[in-house]
Amino acid sequence: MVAPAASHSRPDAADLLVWYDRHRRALPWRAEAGAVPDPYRVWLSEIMLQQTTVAAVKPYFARFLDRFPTIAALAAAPEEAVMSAWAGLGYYSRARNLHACAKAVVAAGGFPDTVEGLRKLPGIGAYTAGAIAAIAFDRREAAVDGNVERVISRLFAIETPLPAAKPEIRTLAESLVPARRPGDFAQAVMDLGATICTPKRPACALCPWMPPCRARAEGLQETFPRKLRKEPGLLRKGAAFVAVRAGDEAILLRTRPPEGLLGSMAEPPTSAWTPDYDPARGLLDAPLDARWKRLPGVVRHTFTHFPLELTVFLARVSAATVAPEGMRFTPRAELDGEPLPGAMKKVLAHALAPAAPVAPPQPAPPPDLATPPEPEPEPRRAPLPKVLSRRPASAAPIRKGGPRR
DNA sequence: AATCCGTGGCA
DNA sequence: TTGCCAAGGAT
Repeated sequence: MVAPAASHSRPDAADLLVWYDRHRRALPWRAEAGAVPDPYRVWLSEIMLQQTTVAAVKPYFARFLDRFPTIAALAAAPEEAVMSAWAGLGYYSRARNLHACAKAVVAAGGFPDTVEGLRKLPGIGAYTAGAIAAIAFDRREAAVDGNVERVISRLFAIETPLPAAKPEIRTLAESLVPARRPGDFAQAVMDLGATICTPKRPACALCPWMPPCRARAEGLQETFPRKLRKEPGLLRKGAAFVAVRAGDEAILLRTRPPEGLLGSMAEPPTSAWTPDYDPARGLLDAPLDARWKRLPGVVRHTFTHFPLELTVFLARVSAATVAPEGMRFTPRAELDGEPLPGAMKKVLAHALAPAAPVAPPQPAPPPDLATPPEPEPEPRRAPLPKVLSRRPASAAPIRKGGPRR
């Protein structure tokens, strides 16, 4: 239900655009005020920004434009080059879809300029189609992302928790899009959500939409949007095998299947990852016969839906060793060219670290293969019960689903 | 409809 | 340390 607030005027797009003209962020993919946007840049940035922060995207965006100056260049590039350029950004299906999309757009002679056309392209869903249509082609379309959901849910004090509230939010969002400057409006709502209407401690005093905001009127702005928290996954365990070849110091790697977790990304061979994996059986899963040494400690990594612990085994093999079927030896100097996800960089850093220093602990740098972090021992903790997040203290808890198997 | 997909930053 | 979150999409 909606708060029976006093006389709230309807949010006016014009008020937001006035604010935007004064406070818009300068971003590498954003055209100058009044300039014609480049669909390639708009599209590339929108894909990268899916579930990813602006700060994380900036260096990748610059690198992509450098390596793939045009969509034609991107379409013509080998998939491996695209995956490598994407390595570290996460959600790797985005990179595969990006490449496929580039080929489709080039084959078609350019981007479609409608939501319906854009929506058919790989990697482009409802949000991205709306964003590109509005920003690049000035169509009167709404781009409903997490920012917009937060802004709208506060403006109208929507009590329905996400994701159930999505249709309601979209309808309201669409009703606010102005006939003129829909692209600026889409970016304005995102800027508002990113700088003013933030998840925590929103700066309501600076908000152009404070007067019509129902949540603010009740002082409950921080409690919206209502949301169900996802249950964390079970801890999975496994073993990773780092084979170093004498002579060129090459590392044994393989490429994961194109679908699923870390699809098309590179990794040292690993066992299956299961909750009951016993590292003591490690050698049974080794990719080749060698004098494997189990390294102390484990490598921990938390994916979106489960935490992972990998026990690392290391072996030096002779210069004559041939890579097993489906695998390859990559020289250490060429590791940067491999599409290694963060978890696997941690494994290599763990394996290639110099022997632990006798006395002083050293600071933990990011997983940089040149200056690898210390191994950390200790087992891991188990998941917690599901709960509703960000409810007002007075509200009754909401449960979702049943007990875990 | 609910799950599955990464990663880094930040209280 | 832990949980939360950031311009979602595909199945």
